This record gives sequence, structure tokens and C-alpha cells, in this order.
Amino acid sequence: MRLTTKGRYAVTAMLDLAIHAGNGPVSLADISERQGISLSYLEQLFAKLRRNELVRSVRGPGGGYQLNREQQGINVAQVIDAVNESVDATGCGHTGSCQDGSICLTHHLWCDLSSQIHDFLSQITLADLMERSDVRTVAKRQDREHLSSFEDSLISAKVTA
Amino acid sequence: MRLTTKGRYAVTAMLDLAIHAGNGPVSLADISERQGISLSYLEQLFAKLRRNELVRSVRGPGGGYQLNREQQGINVAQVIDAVNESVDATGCGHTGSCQDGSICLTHHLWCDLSSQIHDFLSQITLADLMERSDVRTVAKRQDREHLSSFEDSLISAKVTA
DNA sequence: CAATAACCAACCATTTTGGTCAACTATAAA
DNA sequence: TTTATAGTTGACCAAAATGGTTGGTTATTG
Repeated sequence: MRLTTKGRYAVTAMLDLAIHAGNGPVSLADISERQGISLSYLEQLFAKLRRNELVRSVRGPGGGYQLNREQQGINVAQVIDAVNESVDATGCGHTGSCQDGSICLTHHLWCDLSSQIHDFLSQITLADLMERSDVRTVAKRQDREHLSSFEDSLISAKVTA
Repeated sequence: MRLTTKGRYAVTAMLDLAIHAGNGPVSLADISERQGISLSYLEQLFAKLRRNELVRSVRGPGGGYQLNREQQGINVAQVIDAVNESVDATGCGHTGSCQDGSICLTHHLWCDLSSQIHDFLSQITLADLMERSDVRTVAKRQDREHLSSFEDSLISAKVTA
């Protein structure tokens, strides 16, 4: 079972993407600044998210990433699976060859735990997370602290004019 | 969140200990052979289990480890906690300083997941596991394949006589 | 054409995992 | 009292995963 920063970063970034979906594509640079995740690491994660068809990309200036489905259609388990190869608590990947070809003493326990975790995470969609008051509070704070490149460009346009 | 072979090995070894509790202390050498876990790795794990007062040790010939409480009094979460420093899905150890001092966007999600997993594992005791048919089947197979040092010594005593 | 931003591949430092090895201590049996 | 057993401790190690960095290359817009 691996649930480390990789999976957490991916869910956080996807949630950031969902929250800021209003003004067209969201650049990884913006997510990087708001969420404190290195840009190049985000690139690696989004390559996998794109291969799993959870997001689509728009290249060039003003480009970025967009969700590939509605927020209700993406759940947390899918995001973690996409970057993590699966949320599996067994050591054998459910094959049952945990102890030299045979099943180990606790194999079924880890199978049960795996499905427990998967059920829990697959019932939570990005839309669910966005409605949570704690998420909204944190998102507001982050927006205050970091202007997006979109807002930045509005300001510099005003200054130039 | 870390649930790797370390936690799985610990639970497997504790279950082996519970199953073979009939003939006095169980040596790590026996557990090592039956469960296919290296002896020196088991030593490290049992040092932690002992510090957490889940097992007690008996030194010298015929010695080994014993459960420090009844099987109903030991649950899977306790065993994993003992060797793993906690089953925590947050990156900040529940402190809430996940993003430069403040809370990150998905902090509460990982808190929820952590308690979900902990609840699940803490409801399963060693006694529960011993009753499961799949566990009994695997245990019988292992006993057939590997004679314990106790039975070994009985046989060699018979041969000598 | 220049700026932007996704895409991609190679590389790297650190940490964790899953051990090994060697020495030492307590105890029970011969 | 010796000897074998078995826990205890600490140092060490190889391989893998984590969390990046560097240095590019496309594609798109203005």
C-alpha cells in the first residue's frame, strides 16, 4: 500500500484545477505557486493524469490543463490510481503469491483492507471536496496569497494602459 | 501513510505467535521458517513489539516470545502502530502544517481517511483472525511443511533413544 | 518571431525498505 | 561449569522509491 506525497500532491492539484476551472485552462505554474509543489514534479504527475484521461491539455500561451469530465465524474481513488499504480494493501498485487508461490497467512486481511480503502476514496468526488467548508477556507487563503498569472496579466495590462 | 511489508510482516508474525501459543514460548527461528521472514528482520520488529508491550520474551533454551495479553485484547491496528509509527495518511502527522506552516487543501480528507483505516483495523483482533477459515487453512499447510523446533527435538530425542 | 506553456528524457540526492553480520547477554540443561 | 540456545543490540548495506532538477523540444498565440 502506498499513499505518499505523490498521491496527495495529485489529489491536491486536481482539486486546485477544479476550483480554478472558471477562467479557462489552469497552468501548472499557477498550481505550483498556490499549492507549493515543484513545477517539474507536477509535470510528471500530469503526464500520468493525462494518460489516464482525467485531464486534457491546451498548449501555448494562455494554455494549461482542464478536467476531462465534470467534477462529479472524478473521484479521489481514480486520481491516486492514476499516479500510484493502485491503492493495494497486499504485497502480491492480489495475485496470492505472497509466500513462495502460495498465499501468506494474512493475505485475505490485506485484500479486505484494500477494498475498504478503495470504497471510501471512490465515493468522494472532486465536487464533494469543493463543497467542504474547510476546503473553501483554505482555497480563499491561497487565492489571496498568490495572484494567478491570469490576474497578474490583467494588472500589468492596466499598468501599461 | 505507510503500510508496507514491515507492518504486514508484524501482523503475520503476531498471528503465527497466537496460533502456536499452545506449547510455551515460540522462537523467532520457528516463525522465520514458517512465515518466510528473515530472522534478523523479525528481531527488529519484535524489539518494537516488546517496547509496545504487545509481547514478552523468555530468554535461553526453550525460550521465545509470548503474547502479553489475550488474543482478544490485541488488534491489528496496535501491531501496525507498534512497528510503523502510526497508520497516518496525512503528510504532516496531523499537525496541520502541511504547506509552509498552514493547512494544505486536502488536509481534512487525509485525516478522514486515516481514521477510516484505523477504525477498520482496530476492530479486528488476533482472535478474530484465528477463527477465519482461510487463516486456518494456510496455518495447517505451513505446519505440515515446517516442523517446529519443538517437534524436531522430540523426533531427534526419539532417534537418539 | 517571440513569448508561453505543455511535453519529454535524463539525471540525482535523500530516505525508506528489507535486510546482513558480528558481538554480547541471559538462561537452562547436561 | 560448560555448552547450546535464544534474545538483544548496533553497525552496516543494497536496492528501490521519492521528490525533485536540468535541459531541452514542440505547439500555439499575439
